[in-house]
Amino acid sequence: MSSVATTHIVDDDPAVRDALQWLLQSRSVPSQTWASPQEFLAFAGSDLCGCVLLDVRMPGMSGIELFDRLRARGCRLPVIFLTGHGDVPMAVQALKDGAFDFVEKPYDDNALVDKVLAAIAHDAQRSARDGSVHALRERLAQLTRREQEIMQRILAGKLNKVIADELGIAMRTVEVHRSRIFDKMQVRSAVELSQLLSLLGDKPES
Amino acid sequence: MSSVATTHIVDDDPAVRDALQWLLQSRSVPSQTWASPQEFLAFAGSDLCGCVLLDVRMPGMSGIELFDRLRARGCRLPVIFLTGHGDVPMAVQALKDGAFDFVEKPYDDNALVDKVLAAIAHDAQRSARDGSVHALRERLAQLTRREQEIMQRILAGKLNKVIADELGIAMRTVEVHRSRIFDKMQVRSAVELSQLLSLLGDKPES
DNA sequence: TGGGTGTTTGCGGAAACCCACAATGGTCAA
DNA sequence: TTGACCATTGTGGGTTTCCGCAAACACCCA
Repeated sequence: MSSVATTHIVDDDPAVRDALQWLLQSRSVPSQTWASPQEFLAFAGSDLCGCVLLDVRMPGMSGIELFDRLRARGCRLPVIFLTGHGDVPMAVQALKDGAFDFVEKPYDDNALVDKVLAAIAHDAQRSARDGSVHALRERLAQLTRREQEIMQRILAGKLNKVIADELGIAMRTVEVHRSRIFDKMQVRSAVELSQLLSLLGDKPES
Repeated sequence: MSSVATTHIVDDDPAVRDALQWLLQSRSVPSQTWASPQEFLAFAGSDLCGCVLLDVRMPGMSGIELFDRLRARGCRLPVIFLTGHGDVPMAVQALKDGAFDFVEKPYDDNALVDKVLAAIAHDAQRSARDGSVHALRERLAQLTRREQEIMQRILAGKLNKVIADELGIAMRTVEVHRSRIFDKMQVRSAVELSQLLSLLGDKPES
Protein backbone atom coordinates (compact mmCIF):
# COMPACT_ATOMS: atom_id res chain seq x y z
CA MET A 1 0.00 0.00 0.00
CA SER A 2 1.51 3.28 -1.08
CA SER A 3 1.25 5.31 2.05
CA VAL A 4 0.36 8.62 0.40
CA ALA A 5 -2.93 9.17 -1.40
CA THR A 6 -1.89 10.07 -4.93
CA THR A 7 -3.93 11.31 -7.85
CA HIS A 8 -2.86 9.48 -10.96
CA ILE A 9 -3.25 11.59 -14.06
CA VAL A 10 -3.47 9.65 -17.30
CA ASP A 11 -3.57 11.74 -20.46
CA ASP A 12 -1.67 11.65 -23.69
CA ASP A 13 -1.56 15.43 -23.97
CA PRO A 14 1.45 16.84 -22.06
CA ALA A 15 -0.22 20.23 -21.75
CA VAL A 16 -3.27 18.72 -20.06
CA ARG A 17 -1.10 16.61 -17.76
CA ASP A 18 0.93 19.60 -16.72
CA ALA A 19 -2.12 21.76 -16.17
CA LEU A 20 -3.74 19.14 -14.00
CA GLN A 21 -0.61 18.45 -12.04
CA TRP A 22 -0.04 22.11 -11.49
CA LEU A 23 -3.62 22.59 -10.35
CA LEU A 24 -3.39 19.78 -7.87
CA GLN A 25 0.02 20.81 -6.67
CA SER A 26 -1.28 24.29 -5.98
CA ARG A 27 -3.81 22.68 -3.64
CA SER A 28 -1.24 20.39 -2.04
CA VAL A 29 -2.69 17.27 -3.60
CA PRO A 30 0.08 14.80 -4.50
CA SER A 31 -0.15 13.60 -8.07
CA GLN A 32 1.69 11.52 -10.59
CA THR A 33 1.34 11.70 -14.36
CA TRP A 34 1.25 8.97 -16.99
CA ALA A 35 1.56 9.62 -20.68
CA SER A 36 -0.35 6.56 -21.82
CA PRO A 37 -2.81 3.98 -20.55
CA GLN A 38 -0.20 1.25 -21.03
CA GLU A 39 2.25 3.09 -18.87
CA PHE A 40 -0.16 3.38 -15.98
CA LEU A 41 -1.44 -0.12 -16.46
CA ALA A 42 2.09 -1.46 -16.14
CA PHE A 43 2.41 0.30 -12.82
CA ALA A 44 -1.02 -0.02 -11.27
CA GLY A 45 -1.88 -2.78 -8.87
CA SER A 46 -4.37 -3.25 -6.11
CA ASP A 47 -2.07 -1.57 -3.64
CA LEU A 48 -2.57 2.05 -4.57
CA CYS A 49 -4.54 4.66 -2.78
CA GLY A 50 -5.89 7.97 -3.96
CA CYS A 51 -7.74 8.29 -7.26
CA VAL A 52 -7.34 8.39 -11.04
CA LEU A 53 -7.99 11.22 -13.47
CA LEU A 54 -8.59 9.62 -16.80
CA ASP A 55 -8.92 11.15 -20.22
CA VAL A 56 -11.57 9.34 -22.23
CA ARG A 57 -9.99 9.75 -25.62
CA MET A 58 -6.45 8.49 -25.88
CA PRO A 59 -4.59 6.79 -28.71
CA GLY A 60 -4.20 3.04 -28.39
CA MET A 61 -6.64 2.51 -25.56
CA SER A 62 -9.68 4.49 -24.54
CA GLY A 63 -10.03 5.64 -20.98
CA ILE A 64 -13.04 3.40 -20.69
CA GLU A 65 -11.03 0.36 -21.67
CA LEU A 66 -8.27 1.28 -19.26
CA PHE A 67 -10.90 1.60 -16.59
CA ASP A 68 -12.20 -1.87 -17.33
CA ARG A 69 -8.71 -3.33 -17.26
CA LEU A 70 -7.93 -1.69 -13.96
CA ARG A 71 -11.05 -3.13 -12.44
CA ALA A 72 -10.30 -6.51 -13.96
CA ARG A 73 -6.98 -6.64 -12.20
CA GLY A 74 -8.45 -5.64 -8.89
CA CYS A 75 -7.56 -1.97 -8.82
CA ARG A 76 -10.42 -0.31 -6.97
CA LEU A 77 -9.20 3.27 -7.22
CA PRO A 78 -12.03 5.74 -7.84
CA VAL A 79 -11.84 7.00 -11.39
CA ILE A 80 -12.82 10.46 -12.58
CA PHE A 81 -13.21 10.63 -16.32
CA LEU A 82 -12.30 13.73 -18.25
CA THR A 83 -13.79 14.24 -21.66
CA GLY A 84 -13.84 16.98 -24.19
CA HIS A 85 -16.68 15.44 -26.14
CA GLY A 86 -19.90 15.68 -24.18
CA ASP A 87 -21.23 12.19 -24.57
CA VAL A 88 -24.19 11.41 -22.36
CA PRO A 89 -24.45 7.67 -23.11
CA MET A 90 -20.79 7.21 -22.36
CA ALA A 91 -21.05 9.12 -19.11
CA VAL A 92 -24.09 7.08 -18.09
CA GLN A 93 -22.38 3.82 -18.90
CA ALA A 94 -19.19 4.80 -17.11
CA LEU A 95 -21.04 5.75 -13.96
CA LYS A 96 -23.10 2.59 -14.07
CA ASP A 97 -19.87 0.65 -14.35
CA GLY A 98 -18.66 2.25 -11.20
CA ALA A 99 -16.77 5.34 -12.29
CA PHE A 100 -16.60 7.92 -9.55
CA ASP A 101 -17.33 10.91 -11.75
CA PHE A 102 -17.45 12.12 -15.30
CA VAL A 103 -16.32 15.67 -16.05
CA GLU A 104 -16.46 17.64 -19.25
CA LYS A 105 -13.62 19.79 -20.46
CA PRO A 106 -13.15 22.59 -20.04
CA TYR A 107 -13.48 21.91 -16.35
CA ASP A 108 -13.83 24.32 -13.50
CA ASP A 109 -10.68 24.21 -11.41
CA ASN A 110 -12.33 24.39 -8.03
CA ALA A 111 -15.04 21.94 -8.92
CA LEU A 112 -12.52 19.44 -10.21
CA VAL A 113 -10.34 19.69 -7.14
CA ASP A 114 -13.40 19.14 -5.01
CA LYS A 115 -14.22 16.02 -6.94
CA VAL A 116 -10.67 14.77 -6.60
CA LEU A 117 -10.73 15.35 -2.87
CA ALA A 118 -14.07 13.59 -2.63
CA ALA A 119 -12.67 10.65 -4.58
CA ILE A 120 -9.64 10.46 -2.32
CA ALA A 121 -11.82 10.53 0.77
CA HIS A 122 -14.04 7.87 -0.74
CA ASP A 123 -11.04 5.68 -1.44
CA ALA A 124 -9.75 6.11 2.08
CA GLN A 125 -13.05 4.81 3.42
CA ARG A 126 -13.14 1.92 1.01
CA SER A 127 -9.56 1.12 1.80
CA ALA A 128 -10.24 0.99 5.51
CA ARG A 129 -13.24 -1.22 4.93
CA ASP A 130 -11.32 -3.51 2.63
CA GLY A 131 -8.54 -3.67 5.18
CA SER A 132 -10.76 -5.02 7.90
CA VAL A 133 -12.41 -7.39 5.47
CA HIS A 134 -9.00 -8.62 4.44
CA ALA A 135 -7.93 -9.19 8.02
CA LEU A 136 -11.12 -11.13 8.51
CA ARG A 137 -10.46 -13.29 5.50
CA GLU A 138 -7.02 -14.04 6.84
CA ARG A 139 -8.40 -15.25 10.11
CA LEU A 140 -10.93 -17.27 8.18
CA ALA A 141 -8.15 -18.85 6.15
CA GLN A 142 -6.51 -20.05 9.34
CA LEU A 143 -9.41 -22.37 9.96
CA THR A 144 -8.93 -25.96 8.90
CA ARG A 145 -11.34 -27.63 6.54
CA ARG A 146 -13.12 -29.32 9.37
CA GLU A 147 -13.36 -26.17 11.39
CA GLN A 148 -14.92 -24.29 8.49
CA GLU A 149 -17.36 -27.10 8.00
CA ILE A 150 -18.39 -26.90 11.61
CA MET A 151 -18.49 -23.11 11.59
CA GLN A 152 -21.05 -23.27 8.79
CA ARG A 153 -23.27 -25.35 10.96
CA ILE A 154 -22.77 -23.17 13.99
CA LEU A 155 -23.86 -20.19 11.92
CA ALA A 156 -26.89 -22.17 10.86
CA GLY A 157 -27.82 -22.15 14.53
CA LYS A 158 -27.39 -25.86 15.01
CA LEU A 159 -26.71 -27.44 18.37
CA ASN A 160 -23.46 -29.24 18.99
CA LYS A 161 -25.35 -32.46 19.28
CA VAL A 162 -26.97 -32.01 15.88
CA ILE A 163 -23.68 -31.11 14.27
CA ALA A 164 -22.09 -34.17 15.79
CA ASP A 165 -24.87 -36.35 14.43
CA GLU A 166 -24.65 -34.85 10.95
CA LEU A 167 -20.91 -35.35 10.76
CA GLY A 168 -20.97 -38.70 12.48
CA ILE A 169 -18.53 -37.63 15.17
CA ALA A 170 -18.67 -37.27 18.93
CA MET A 171 -20.10 -34.17 20.55
CA ARG A 172 -16.85 -33.67 22.34
CA THR A 173 -15.06 -33.29 19.05
CA VAL A 174 -17.48 -30.63 17.94
CA GLU A 175 -16.92 -28.80 21.19
CA VAL A 176 -13.19 -28.83 20.64
CA HIS A 177 -13.53 -27.51 17.12
CA ARG A 178 -16.02 -24.91 18.24
CA SER A 179 -13.64 -23.68 20.87
CA ARG A 180 -10.77 -23.51 18.41
CA ILE A 181 -12.92 -21.63 15.90
CA PHE A 182 -13.83 -18.99 18.45
CA ASP A 183 -10.19 -18.84 19.38
CA LYS A 184 -8.88 -18.32 15.88
CA MET A 185 -11.60 -15.90 14.92
CA GLN A 186 -11.06 -13.98 18.13
CA VAL A 187 -14.65 -14.00 19.24
CA ARG A 188 -16.24 -15.27 22.38
CA SER A 189 -19.66 -16.34 21.21
CA ALA A 190 -21.54 -17.55 18.18
CA VAL A 191 -23.34 -14.22 18.05
CA GLU A 192 -20.08 -12.31 17.68
CA LEU A 193 -18.99 -14.76 15.03
CA SER A 194 -22.18 -14.24 13.11
CA GLN A 195 -21.86 -10.47 13.29
CA LEU A 196 -18.25 -10.64 12.21
CA LEU A 197 -19.08 -12.68 9.14
CA SER A 198 -22.03 -10.52 8.21
CA LEU A 199 -19.42 -7.93 7.23
CA LEU A 200 -18.35 -10.14 4.39
CA GLY A 201 -21.61 -10.70 2.59
CA ASP A 202 -23.12 -7.26 2.41
CA LYS A 203 -21.34 -4.02 1.77
CA PRO A 204 -22.57 -0.53 2.61
CA GLU A 205 -24.13 1.50 -0.17
CA SER A 206 -21.73 3.25 -2.55
CA MET B 1 -49.14 -1.90 -3.38
CA SER B 2 -50.47 -1.68 -6.90
CA SER B 3 -50.30 -5.26 -8.01
CA VAL B 4 -49.20 -4.61 -11.58
CA ALA B 5 -45.81 -3.17 -12.43
CA THR B 6 -46.62 0.02 -14.31
CA THR B 7 -44.40 2.41 -16.20
CA HIS B 8 -45.37 5.96 -15.35
CA ILE B 9 -44.74 8.33 -18.21
CA VAL B 10 -44.43 11.96 -17.22
CA ASP B 11 -44.10 14.42 -20.08
CA ASP B 12 -45.82 17.63 -20.99
CA ASP B 13 -45.78 16.84 -24.69
CA PRO B 14 -48.81 14.74 -25.68
CA ALA B 15 -47.02 13.44 -28.77
CA VAL B 16 -44.14 12.11 -26.70
CA ARG B 17 -46.49 10.58 -24.15
CA ASP B 18 -48.46 8.82 -26.84
CA ALA B 19 -45.37 7.58 -28.61
CA LEU B 20 -43.96 6.14 -25.41
CA GLN B 21 -47.22 4.58 -24.38
CA TRP B 22 -47.68 3.07 -27.79
CA LEU B 23 -44.14 1.71 -27.74
CA LEU B 24 -44.59 0.10 -24.35
CA GLN B 25 -48.03 -1.19 -25.19
CA SER B 26 -46.62 -2.87 -28.28
CA ARG B 27 -44.28 -4.80 -25.97
CA SER B 28 -47.03 -5.58 -23.46
CA VAL B 29 -45.62 -3.29 -20.82
CA PRO B 30 -48.43 -1.63 -18.84
CA SER B 31 -48.06 2.13 -18.66
CA GLN B 32 -49.83 5.19 -17.44
CA THR B 33 -49.31 8.77 -18.62
CA TRP B 34 -49.18 12.04 -16.72
CA ALA B 35 -49.27 15.42 -18.39
CA SER B 36 -47.44 17.28 -15.65
CA PRO B 37 -45.15 16.67 -12.70
CA GLN B 38 -47.82 17.99 -10.36
CA GLU B 39 -50.31 15.50 -11.64
CA PHE B 40 -48.04 12.56 -11.02
CA LEU B 41 -46.88 13.94 -7.70
CA ALA B 42 -50.46 14.14 -6.53
CA PHE B 43 -50.88 10.48 -7.32
CA ALA B 44 -47.57 8.94 -6.40
CA GLY B 45 -46.93 7.38 -3.06
CA SER B 46 -44.61 4.76 -1.70
CA ASP B 47 -46.98 2.02 -2.79
CA LEU B 48 -46.27 1.88 -6.49
CA CYS B 49 -44.29 -0.65 -8.39
CA GLY B 50 -42.75 -0.47 -11.82
CA CYS B 51 -40.74 2.54 -12.95
CA VAL B 52 -40.94 6.15 -14.09
CA LEU B 53 -40.06 7.69 -17.44
CA LEU B 54 -39.36 11.31 -16.77
CA ASP B 55 -38.77 14.15 -19.17
CA VAL B 56 -36.11 16.46 -17.85
CA ARG B 57 -37.48 19.66 -19.24
CA MET B 58 -41.06 20.40 -18.32
CA PRO B 59 -42.82 23.67 -17.55
CA GLY B 60 -43.37 24.41 -13.89
CA MET B 61 -41.14 21.75 -12.47
CA SER B 62 -38.06 20.10 -13.93
CA GLY B 63 -37.83 16.35 -14.05
CA ILE B 64 -34.94 16.57 -11.65
CA GLU B 65 -37.02 18.43 -9.12
CA LEU B 66 -39.86 15.98 -9.48
CA PHE B 67 -37.37 13.21 -8.92
CA ASP B 68 -36.16 14.83 -5.73
CA ARG B 69 -39.70 15.30 -4.49
CA LEU B 70 -40.60 11.72 -5.21
CA ARG B 71 -37.61 10.54 -3.22
CA ALA B 72 -38.42 12.97 -0.44
CA ARG B 73 -41.84 11.44 -0.03
CA GLY B 74 -40.49 7.92 0.00
CA CYS B 75 -41.26 6.88 -3.54
CA ARG B 76 -38.42 4.54 -4.47
CA LEU B 77 -39.47 3.83 -8.04
CA PRO B 78 -36.52 3.63 -10.43
CA VAL B 79 -36.48 6.71 -12.62
CA ILE B 80 -35.31 6.85 -16.22
CA PHE B 81 -34.72 10.38 -17.39
CA LEU B 82 -35.40 11.42 -20.95
CA THR B 83 -33.72 14.48 -22.27
CA GLY B 84 -33.41 16.19 -25.60
CA HIS B 85 -30.53 18.36 -24.52
CA GLY B 86 -27.39 16.32 -24.06
CA ASP B 87 -26.22 17.56 -20.73
CA VAL B 88 -23.42 15.54 -19.20
CA PRO B 89 -23.26 17.28 -15.81
CA MET B 90 -26.98 16.83 -15.37
CA ALA B 91 -26.80 13.17 -16.29
CA VAL B 92 -23.92 12.64 -13.90
CA GLN B 93 -25.70 14.40 -11.08
CA ALA B 94 -28.93 12.53 -11.70
CA LEU B 95 -27.22 9.16 -11.65
CA LYS B 96 -25.28 10.06 -8.53
CA ASP B 97 -28.56 11.00 -6.92
CA GLY B 98 -29.87 7.57 -7.66
CA ALA B 99 -31.57 7.83 -11.02
CA PHE B 100 -31.78 4.49 -12.76
CA ASP B 101 -30.82 5.75 -16.19
CA PHE B 102 -30.49 8.82 -18.31
CA VAL B 103 -31.44 8.61 -21.97
CA GLU B 104 -31.06 11.12 -24.75
CA LYS B 105 -33.76 11.79 -27.29
CA PRO B 106 -34.12 10.64 -29.90
CA TYR B 107 -34.02 7.29 -28.21
CA ASP B 108 -33.71 3.86 -29.72
CA ASP B 109 -36.97 2.00 -29.23
CA ASN B 110 -35.50 -1.37 -28.39
CA ALA B 111 -32.84 0.07 -26.13
CA LEU B 112 -35.38 2.09 -24.21
CA VAL B 113 -37.71 -0.83 -23.73
CA ASP B 114 -34.78 -2.85 -22.46
CA LYS B 115 -33.98 -0.17 -19.95
CA VAL B 116 -37.60 -0.01 -18.84
CA LEU B 117 -37.69 -3.75 -18.37
CA ALA B 118 -34.44 -3.63 -16.44
CA ALA B 119 -35.85 -0.90 -14.23
CA ILE B 120 -39.00 -2.89 -13.58
CA ALA B 121 -36.98 -5.96 -12.68
CA HIS B 122 -34.79 -3.87 -10.44
CA ASP B 123 -37.83 -2.48 -8.70
CA ALA B 124 -39.28 -5.91 -8.20
CA GLN B 125 -36.13 -6.99 -6.43
CA ARG B 126 -35.99 -3.88 -4.29
CA SER B 127 -39.64 -4.27 -3.49
CA ALA B 128 -39.18 -7.82 -2.33
CA ARG B 129 -36.23 -6.80 -0.21
CA ASP B 130 -38.09 -3.86 1.27
CA GLY B 131 -41.00 -6.14 1.97
CA SER B 132 -39.01 -8.49 4.10
CA VAL B 133 -37.29 -5.59 5.81
CA HIS B 134 -40.68 -4.12 6.55
CA ALA B 135 -41.96 -7.36 7.99
CA LEU B 136 -38.87 -7.47 10.13
CA ARG B 137 -39.44 -3.97 11.40
CA GLU B 138 -42.97 -4.90 12.29
CA ARG B 139 -41.84 -7.80 14.38
CA LEU B 140 -39.26 -5.54 15.95
CA ALA B 141 -41.96 -3.03 16.79
CA GLN B 142 -43.86 -5.71 18.68
CA LEU B 143 -41.10 -5.85 21.23
CA THR B 144 -41.65 -3.88 24.39
CA ARG B 145 -39.16 -1.30 25.54
CA ARG B 146 -37.63 -3.69 28.00
CA GLU B 147 -37.38 -6.45 25.48
CA GLN B 148 -35.58 -4.24 23.02
CA GLU B 149 -33.22 -3.16 25.74
CA ILE B 150 -32.41 -6.74 26.51
CA MET B 151 -32.17 -7.69 22.87
CA GLN B 152 -29.47 -5.07 22.42
CA ARG B 153 -27.45 -6.75 25.11
CA ILE B 154 -28.04 -10.22 23.77
CA LEU B 155 -26.72 -9.04 20.41
CA ALA B 156 -23.72 -7.65 22.21
CA GLY B 157 -23.00 -11.24 23.18
CA LYS B 158 -23.61 -10.74 26.87
CA LEU B 159 -24.59 -13.56 29.18
CA ASN B 160 -27.93 -13.50 30.92
CA LYS B 161 -26.17 -13.07 34.19
CA VAL B 162 -24.30 -10.00 32.98
CA ILE B 163 -27.46 -8.49 31.55
CA ALA B 164 -29.24 -9.09 34.81
CA ASP B 165 -26.48 -7.36 36.71
CA GLU B 166 -26.42 -4.39 34.36
CA LEU B 167 -30.15 -3.87 34.61
CA GLY B 168 -30.33 -4.70 38.27
CA ILE B 169 -32.89 -7.44 37.80
CA ALA B 170 -33.00 -11.17 38.41
CA MET B 171 -31.56 -13.60 35.91
CA ARG B 172 -34.89 -15.31 35.67
CA THR B 173 -36.45 -12.11 34.39
CA VAL B 174 -33.84 -11.83 31.68
CA GLU B 175 -34.55 -15.42 30.70
CA VAL B 176 -38.23 -14.69 30.39
CA HIS B 177 -37.62 -11.65 28.23
CA ARG B 178 -35.11 -13.51 26.14
CA SER B 179 -37.59 -16.25 25.51
CA ARG B 180 -40.30 -13.78 24.56
CA ILE B 181 -37.92 -11.95 22.22
CA PHE B 182 -37.07 -15.15 20.37
CA ASP B 183 -40.76 -15.92 20.27
CA LYS B 184 -41.83 -12.60 18.80
CA MET B 185 -38.94 -12.44 16.37
CA GLN B 186 -39.60 -15.99 15.30
CA VAL B 187 -36.08 -17.23 15.81
CA ARG B 188 -34.73 -20.00 17.92
CA SER B 189 -31.28 -18.77 18.80
CA ALA B 190 -29.28 -15.63 19.32
CA VAL B 191 -27.35 -16.44 16.16
CA GLU B 192 -30.49 -16.43 14.06
CA LEU B 193 -31.54 -13.18 15.68
CA SER B 194 -28.23 -11.61 14.86
CA GLN B 195 -28.41 -12.75 11.26
CA LEU B 196 -31.95 -11.48 10.94
CA LEU B 197 -31.04 -8.04 12.17
CA SER B 198 -27.97 -7.84 10.00
CA LEU B 199 -30.40 -7.47 7.10
CA LEU B 200 -31.39 -4.08 8.44
CA GLY B 201 -28.05 -2.38 8.64
CA ASP B 202 -26.44 -3.21 5.33
CA LYS B 203 -28.05 -3.43 1.94
CA PRO B 204 -26.80 -5.28 -1.13
CA GLU B 205 -24.94 -3.25 -3.75
CA SER B 206 -27.09 -1.37 -6.25
C1' DT C 1 -63.43 -2.36 39.67
C1' DG C 2 -62.09 -6.13 36.71
C1' DG C 3 -59.31 -7.55 32.90
C1' DG C 4 -55.32 -7.01 29.88
C1' DT C 5 -50.51 -6.06 29.51
C1' DG C 6 -45.90 -5.54 31.04
C1' DT C 7 -42.29 -6.41 34.43
C1' DT C 8 -40.74 -8.82 37.95
C1' DT C 9 -39.22 -13.03 40.80
C1' DG C 10 -38.55 -17.85 42.72
C1' DC C 11 -38.00 -23.02 42.42
C1' DG C 12 -36.35 -26.93 40.38
C1' DG C 13 -34.84 -29.72 36.80
C1' DA C 14 -33.45 -31.09 31.99
C1' DA C 15 -30.48 -29.95 28.37
C1' DA C 16 -26.69 -27.65 26.40
C1' DC C 17 -22.33 -25.43 26.74
C1' DC C 18 -17.41 -24.91 28.15
C1' DC C 19 -13.18 -26.60 29.65
C1' DA C 20 -8.93 -28.82 31.76
C1' DC C 21 -6.64 -33.08 31.56
C1' DA C 22 -5.46 -37.00 29.02
C1' DA C 23 -4.91 -39.78 25.00
C1' DT C 24 -5.05 -42.18 20.14
C1' DG C 25 -4.21 -42.32 15.26
C1' DG C 26 -3.22 -40.18 10.66
C1' DT C 27 -0.60 -37.24 7.41
C1' DC C 28 3.30 -34.80 5.90
C1' DA C 29 7.66 -32.88 5.72
C1' DA C 30 12.44 -32.37 7.59
C1' DT D 1 12.13 -41.59 11.96
C1' DT D 2 10.62 -37.82 14.46
C1' DG D 3 8.12 -33.77 15.26
C1' DA D 4 4.27 -30.74 13.88
C1' DC D 5 -0.35 -30.48 12.84
C1' DC D 6 -4.94 -32.24 12.54
C1' DA D 7 -9.00 -34.88 13.87
C1' DT D 8 -10.77 -37.54 17.19
C1' DT D 9 -12.66 -39.22 21.83
C1' DG D 10 -13.34 -39.83 26.91
C1' DT D 11 -14.05 -38.23 31.91
C1' DG D 12 -15.66 -35.26 35.10
C1' DG D 13 -17.42 -31.13 36.56
C1' DG D 14 -18.68 -26.23 36.62
C1' DT D 15 -21.57 -22.80 34.06
C1' DT D 16 -25.34 -21.31 31.28
C1' DT D 17 -29.54 -21.85 28.96
C1' DC D 18 -34.28 -23.00 28.71
C1' DC D 19 -38.71 -23.95 30.55
C1' DG D 20 -43.00 -25.13 33.23
C1' DC D 21 -45.37 -23.76 37.25
C1' DA D 22 -46.65 -20.17 40.25
C1' DA D 23 -47.20 -15.53 41.70
C1' DA D 24 -46.68 -10.54 42.82
C1' DC D 25 -47.01 -5.61 41.44
C1' DA D 26 -47.94 -1.61 38.44
C1' DC D 27 -50.50 0.63 34.92
C1' DC D 28 -54.13 1.60 31.87
C1' DC D 29 -58.60 1.07 29.86
C1' DA D 30 -63.40 -0.13 29.80
